[in-house]
Amino acid sequence: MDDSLFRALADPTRRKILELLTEKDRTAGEIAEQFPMAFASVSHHLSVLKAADLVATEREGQFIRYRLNTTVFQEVVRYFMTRFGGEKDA
Amino acid sequence: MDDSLFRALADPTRRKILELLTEKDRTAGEIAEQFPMAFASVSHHLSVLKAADLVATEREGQFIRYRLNTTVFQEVVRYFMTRFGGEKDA
DNA sequence: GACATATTTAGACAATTGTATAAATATCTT
DNA sequence: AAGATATTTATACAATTGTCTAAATATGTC
Repeated sequence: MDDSLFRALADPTRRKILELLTEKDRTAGEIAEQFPMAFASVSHHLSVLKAADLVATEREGQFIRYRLNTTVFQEVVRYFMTRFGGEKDA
Repeated sequence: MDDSLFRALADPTRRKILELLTEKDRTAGEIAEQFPMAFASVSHHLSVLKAADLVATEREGQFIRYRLNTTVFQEVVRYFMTRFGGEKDA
C-alpha cells in the first residue's frame, strides 16, 4: 500500500475534492471555485491526488477534467478490511 | 470523519504499529523495540494514534499495554464504502 | 526512601507541507 | 500571431510534523 495514498488522504481539502468528484466529474476550475484558496493551491492538491492515483485526468480543449479512480478506493477498503476489519461484514 | 484519523494514518511508522497490534496487544516497550528510532519517538507516535482513537491503552503495573480500537477501523471502512465504494461488494 | 525500569512530556531542530503570488504552458478565438 | 481563458509550474514562506536528547512521571523492588 503506497505511502503517497495515505498522505494524499490526510488533507481535508483533498478529501473534499474527492467527495466533489463522487457526484460528477469536474474540471480543475469547477473544483477550484468551491474553495476559498487560490486556484494554484487547489491545482497543487489535484497534483497530489493524481500522484497518488486517486484521480485521473482528461484534457477537453482548454479544460482538464478530473474523475475519481474508484479502483484505488477499492484497494483502500481492501487494505482496511484485510488488516483491521476483523468482522466479516463491517 | 475526524481529521486526526487520516493524519494519524498518514505516517508509515504508525501504520506499522497498527499492524503489529493486529497480531496481539503489546506494551509500549514491545512496540518501540520493533523500530530503529528512539523510544520517545515511538511514544509520540502512540500518542497520535491514541488521540485519533485508533488504539486504546491499559496500565499493567509499570507497563502500558496498547490494543487496536477496531471500532474506528470499521468506521474508516464505512467512510470509504459509502462515499467512494461505488460497487456493492468492493 | 532510594534506586531501577517503563513510559511520557518538554524543548529543539530539520524536513515536509499547505498556501500565496508570479511566471509559464496550453488551448481557443479572432 | 495576438489576446483571452484554463491550468500548471516555480519560488518563497509560515505552519506542521517527525525525530532527537534530556527531564519528568509512574510503578516496582530493595
